[in-house]
Amino acid sequence: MVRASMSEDILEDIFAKAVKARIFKKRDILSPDYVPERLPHRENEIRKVGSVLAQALKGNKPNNLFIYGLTGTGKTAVTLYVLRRLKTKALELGLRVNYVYVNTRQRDTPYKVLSDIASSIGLRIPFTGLSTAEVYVRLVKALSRERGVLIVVLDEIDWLVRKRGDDILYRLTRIGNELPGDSMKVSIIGITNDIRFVEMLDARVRSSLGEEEIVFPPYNAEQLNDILSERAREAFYPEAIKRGVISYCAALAAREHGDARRALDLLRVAGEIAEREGSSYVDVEHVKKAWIQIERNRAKEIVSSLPLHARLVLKAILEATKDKPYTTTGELYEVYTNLAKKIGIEVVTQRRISDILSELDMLGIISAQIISRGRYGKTRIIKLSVDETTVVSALEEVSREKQQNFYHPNN
DNA sequence: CATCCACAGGAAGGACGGGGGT
DNA sequence: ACCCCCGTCCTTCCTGTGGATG
Repeated sequence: MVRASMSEDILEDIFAKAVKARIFKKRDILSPDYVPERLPHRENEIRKVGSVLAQALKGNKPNNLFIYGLTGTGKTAVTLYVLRRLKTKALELGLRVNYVYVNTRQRDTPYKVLSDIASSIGLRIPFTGLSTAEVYVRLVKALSRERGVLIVVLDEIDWLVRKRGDDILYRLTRIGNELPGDSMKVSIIGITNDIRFVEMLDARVRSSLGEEEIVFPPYNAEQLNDILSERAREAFYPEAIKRGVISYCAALAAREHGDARRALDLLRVAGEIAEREGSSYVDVEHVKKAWIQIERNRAKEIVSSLPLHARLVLKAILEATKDKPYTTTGELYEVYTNLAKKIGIEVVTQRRISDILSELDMLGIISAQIISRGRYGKTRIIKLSVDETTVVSALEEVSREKQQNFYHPNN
């Protein structure tokens, strides 16, 4: 009896809050993959991308295009926006212009990239089992049967190259040479936020991919403000946003090198938190909570994707930096070894730890800067780049889920 | 100014699990 | 049923290197 009425009360409460909450008018507007109708402060970039791709409307192969810019500077949004418009226009003119978007951070092997391209022209590739060469052959065959223009967007292309080299880029940029003249033409758009990325490329790939180059500058706080205001107007009810919330989000994101994606996430999550709390508006406190929650989620996601020893290394870093600002590779390896021994896990080699450290660095959860201490050798300066408690709770949570309870070996 | 430390990171390969084509 | 391929995690062996120190 008592229990039943309690749970009714709990639900009653949740329902009441949900009904009362009048925060989001259209939450999707703030979702990370939403491409808005207008992209403030990116007019120049739209113009540039547009003028490169417009060639497709004459049935020509547009030049390959290379886009640089830090995260959240609108590279992906602008590219997709232009491509969408281009496709519509082509349709009006009765031309075949298609595009594929591949995020090579998620689709991080040549095989997956090729299979994504293939599926965009209706060629199904099994998700494993074939050799990459075989997939390539099938793709070429399929392309030679098609007409028109295909634009391949490779987002975060630096990840692919770092992990797998530039071989498929070489192949993709030359794919036209293997096709008969009247078949589908393939253009590549490479997007990266790593300026040094070009150095990793073979000279031939570099010149071919960089036929056109566009650099996206970061947004400043004022521009972020405009972007957020515009989206907020569509996403929220008019009274739902307290004064100062938008500019606070903009300021936080501007501090993180003008990352508009971060700013939009912040606003969306703040709204969600406010809604959950049954508040009828979003205020700065919600934004602060949102910031913490986003950090937590990000850390949790990263940590749970990590192999066992990488998590151990993270734990070891936590331990090794307890009483000092940073640790070094050799020192860390010792801490790690002790930790592993205590739990009864075989250690991996220092070579492997070296790779794990690079991975953790790339994921942004630690910073591992290589320095030389002269006579005392070269090493990495290793420190956490996320809040310590965030990492601790992520590790605890994940080790509970995976039932590998190395975090508290004593219980 | 050469030396030499303490590593970085490339190359090749292997074990293993998940999946092909024929 | 057979043999093949791929990605992941790891090993072994190796060459390369920035700069304080002798």
